[in-house]
Amino acid sequence: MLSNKKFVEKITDMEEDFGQWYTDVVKQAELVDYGSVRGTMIIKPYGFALWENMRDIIDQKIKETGHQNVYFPLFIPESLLQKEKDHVEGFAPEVAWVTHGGDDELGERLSIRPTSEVLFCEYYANNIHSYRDLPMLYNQWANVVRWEKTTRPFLRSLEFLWQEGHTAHATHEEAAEETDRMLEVYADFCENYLAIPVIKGRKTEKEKFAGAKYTLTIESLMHDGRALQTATSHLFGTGFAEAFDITYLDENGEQQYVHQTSWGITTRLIGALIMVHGDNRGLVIPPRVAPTQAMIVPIAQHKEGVLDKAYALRDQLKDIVRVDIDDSDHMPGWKFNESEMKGYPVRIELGPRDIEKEQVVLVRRDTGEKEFVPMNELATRLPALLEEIQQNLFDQALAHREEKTTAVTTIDEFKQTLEEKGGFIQAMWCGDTACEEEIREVTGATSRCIPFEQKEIAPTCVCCGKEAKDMVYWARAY
RNA sequence: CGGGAUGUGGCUCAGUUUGGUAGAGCACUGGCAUGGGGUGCCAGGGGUCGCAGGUUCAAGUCCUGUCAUCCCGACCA
Repeated sequence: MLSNKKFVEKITDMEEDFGQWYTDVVKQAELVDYGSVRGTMIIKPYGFALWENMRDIIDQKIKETGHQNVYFPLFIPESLLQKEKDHVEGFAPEVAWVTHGGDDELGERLSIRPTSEVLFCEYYANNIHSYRDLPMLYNQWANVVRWEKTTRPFLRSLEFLWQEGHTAHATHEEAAEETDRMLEVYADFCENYLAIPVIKGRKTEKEKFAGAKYTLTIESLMHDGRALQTATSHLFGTGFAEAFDITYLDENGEQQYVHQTSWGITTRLIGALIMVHGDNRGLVIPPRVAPTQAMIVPIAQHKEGVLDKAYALRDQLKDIVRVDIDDSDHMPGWKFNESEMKGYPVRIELGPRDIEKEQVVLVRRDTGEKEFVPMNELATRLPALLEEIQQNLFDQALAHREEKTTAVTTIDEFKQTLEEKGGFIQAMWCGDTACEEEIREVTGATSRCIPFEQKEIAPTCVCCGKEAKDMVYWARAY
């Protein structure tokens, strides 16, 4: 870990006030500005570049798994939104409505999509006729609006960007496979690109998506010991198909309902990345998604030849790593701090002394370690270093999660652990929603998921003492 | 939606108690020096005090109303 010595006071220590730390980092790293409407955000160039990198990787994986991108409208007529009962009930409290076109009141209110299930359903109903049309594997990148009461950049904003996959299949088995497949895509992305270890599992009935048969999820642990749902993949079964009359003729000429899924990840992942890897000096971005992987900082750049050499170095490296140069008029110390706040994985220092010795100084963001590297070895050393950083970030996050995961057998132990240590609680559960609600009331924790990887901690439910069905991960969550 | 607070240059805030015509730090512009962990000095530009009304010779300051935002609790990717 990086020493806790601070050079700049612009970022509140995370131990002191984690919420304020988060806000400071988001602002100082220039990821976002606040929009003029409460709860909205302007994603600035650096923040958007990060999102674009994440998006491009996921987009490629979505296409590799056979999906096609589409774009559906922003508006959903009220009558359409209301076709599936559970779905409306789930979203109604946070829907934004358009009531006027110019000065004229609309005959029917239009909701601004909080999610697009019903639009896809309407389309599927009109376009699926035969088993030959299936599966239909669509994805869209879009913005959605949910009128949240309390908001926070990336974690919960009125408007956010996401990707939503919507698929229709002939059979339950195919749809279930799809749901599993996409959860795997997300888990792979989180672990191998964002360096965020995840727990894969299923949501309880209480926590599942409104209208779904079941919801698969990946959950991860933030630095303050609170959990964050990083992605979800839902199996709808035929619920929506029945509500929207989405049917096809099978090989035997019989009318069948389609089996549907949906799955998504959002700009919230940026919040996860910040809260998993960041430290008291600011952001730490994993190399594989970092817009700038290495920032060159010229020292005494006014001196003859220094800047020329720095530009030459950039040109030499630009096909190997994503490299940039800070040739601003600031002092070197200022640039060091700036590069740490921005979370560039590696800083390359280059001054008169280095030029004389034909070397550069590499400083890694995660540990603060410095190394002197001969100019002619840089092309091999730098990519290797980036990989080391990527791996180290994952290892650190995993170690942190393991340290903060506790198995408990009694509700008192549950409560005490959560208060003193936070993190994930593993506890047995009978499967009854009443117990889930009581646990929340008593401890403040919600069920995060029923993990695929089960272990029996005790034979009985931590809450009611009846026979336990599953081991469940619990936590206070964002 | 309940409780608390705040609106003054781009940002953080002082000034309001006791009305007299707006100030600091940061940021910004120009200059000189400096340059291996937020550099120093000099010179500049920029606000009518959330909005609307009222009291007064005079309102950032007092009164009424209104809007917005932030923090704490219940709901959510």
